[in-house]
Amino acid sequence: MRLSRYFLPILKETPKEAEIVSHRLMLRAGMVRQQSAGIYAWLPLGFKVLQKVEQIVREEQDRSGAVELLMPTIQAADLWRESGRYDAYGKEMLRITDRHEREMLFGPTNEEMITDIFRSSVRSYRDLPLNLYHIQWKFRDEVRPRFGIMRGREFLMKDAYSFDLDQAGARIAYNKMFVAYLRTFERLGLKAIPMRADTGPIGGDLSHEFIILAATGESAVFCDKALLDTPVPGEDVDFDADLTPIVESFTDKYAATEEMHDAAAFGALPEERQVSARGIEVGHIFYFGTKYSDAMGAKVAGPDGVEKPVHMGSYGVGVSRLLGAIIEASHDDAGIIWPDSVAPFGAAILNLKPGDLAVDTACESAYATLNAAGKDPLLDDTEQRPGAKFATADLIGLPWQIVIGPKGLADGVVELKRRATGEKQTVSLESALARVTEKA
RNA sequence: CGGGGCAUAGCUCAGCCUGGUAGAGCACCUGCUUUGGGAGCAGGGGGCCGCAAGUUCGAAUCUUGCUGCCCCGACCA
Repeated sequence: MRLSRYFLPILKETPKEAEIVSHRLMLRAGMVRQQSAGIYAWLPLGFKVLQKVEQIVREEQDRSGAVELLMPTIQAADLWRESGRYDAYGKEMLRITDRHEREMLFGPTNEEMITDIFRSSVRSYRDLPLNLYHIQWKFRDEVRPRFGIMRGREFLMKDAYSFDLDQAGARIAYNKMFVAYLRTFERLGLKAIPMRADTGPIGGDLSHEFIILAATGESAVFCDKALLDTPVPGEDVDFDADLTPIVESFTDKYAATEEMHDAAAFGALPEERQVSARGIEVGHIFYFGTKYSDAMGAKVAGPDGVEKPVHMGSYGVGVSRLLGAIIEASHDDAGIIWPDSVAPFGAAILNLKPGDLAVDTACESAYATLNAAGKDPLLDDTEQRPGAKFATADLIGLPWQIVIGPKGLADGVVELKRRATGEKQTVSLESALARVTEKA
C-alpha cells in the first residue's frame, strides 16, 4: 500500500478522552474512532489488525476441531424467555422492538441460540462431540464503558459452544479449548496465563480465565513464576490425543485473580516465584453442564437409547479487546510495537525524498520486492518531511522500517530499523530486503 | 447506578469570574524557502461557542432544564 493513497488519519495530539495507553495509541495511530460511548468505527489500519487477530483465533479454533458458523446479532426475546435469562439479564441487554412490536434484542452472547440450533438437528450421541463457534459482534450496554476498545459496549467476540453426552466428554472438549487458547495467545505474541475462575453455582474446576500480564491491567493477579516458562504446545499438537498432561502442566501451578486469590497457598511458594501483577482478561472458558439443555430441552439419545440433556461449555475470546491488550503489552513512548503475526503491514518503506530519481527508484524496487514476497509493505511516498515520517512509522509500529534517502543512497546504503528493539543497521538495500523477507 | 468533571475551529486549549463584533497553537489551502528524527516566513479558508428556554438594549460569558462525553467507585469479554 502506498501511504499517499491510504486513509491513515494520524493525530499529533492526544484526544482528551483517552486515558490509557492503548486507547491513546489507537486513536493517534488512526486505527479507530469513537462514534458513541463504547462504540467505535474501525478505520483501515485498525480493521486490518482486527482481521489478523480474528484469523489467528479462527485458525486455532479450526485446528482444535471446532466448527465455524455465524449467528445473527439480533435475537428474539422469546428464545431468552425459555432459559429465563430475558428477565434475569438486566439493563446490560439492549432490547429492541421491531415494527410489529415484537421484542428483540442485540445479542450479548449466544447460549440460547446455539442451543436452539443444536436441539433442532441433533438427536443422537453419534453426532457428538460437537463444538460450534462463531466470531460475531456483541453488544452489552455497560453502565460505564471505558478504556477505549478494551471495554466497549459493542465488541467482537469469538464464542464457542461444546456439546457432549456427559461430563467426562465435556472435560475433553474443555481441554481442547484450553490448549487452543494457549496456542492462540502465543501466536498473538502474548503471554497468557490461565487462572482458575469462579464457577458459580455449577461448581467444579472447569472454568479458567486467560489473563495477559500488563502493568495497566484491570485486576490484580497472582501466579507462580514457573507458569511464565511453561511451554506452549506447538502446531503439531494432537487434539485427538489425551490433552490432560498439557492442561495439568498449567493448572498444577498457582495462578489466581484477586477474587479467587488464596494468600496462604500463594505464600507457600518460594518468594522468588511469587509473581504479583496486573492482568487483562482476554479469554474465558467455562463448563456449565445442562443449564441450558435442561431449560430448553436439548437432549440426545445415548447408546442405551435413553434421552439425556447434553453437557455444554462455552468458550469466549474478546477479539477486539485483544488489540487493546496487545498494545498495552507491547508499546513504548513513540508508539505501538506490533508483534509480527498481527502487524497491519509487514514493513514500512520510508521515501525520505520523493521526486529524487535515485530514491524513488530504490523505494519502488523495495516495494515491488516486498510485495512479491508477500510482506505487504507500506510505502511512505508522501511529501512530508523526514522527521514526520519517522514519527508516523514509530507510532503505527510496523515491525521493520527501511529508510531510503539521498544521503545513504549516495553511499549505496539504506537504514534498516527493527521497531521492537530500536536496533538500526546501515546496509545495502539488498541485504535489508533479505533480512525483512527471511523466515523468522 | 452513586460521586466528580468537561462541552468554544478537524485536534489541544484560551476567552466566561467582571455580558459589548470569536481567539491561539497544531492541522488544512496558496506561494516562497527548507529537506535524515513531528521545519520557517507570508497570505488564506474554516465556528448555530452541545441543545432549549429565561434574564438583558445586548449572552460563548449570568440563570434553569436537557443532551452528550470523560474520570473514580460498584459491575463486566
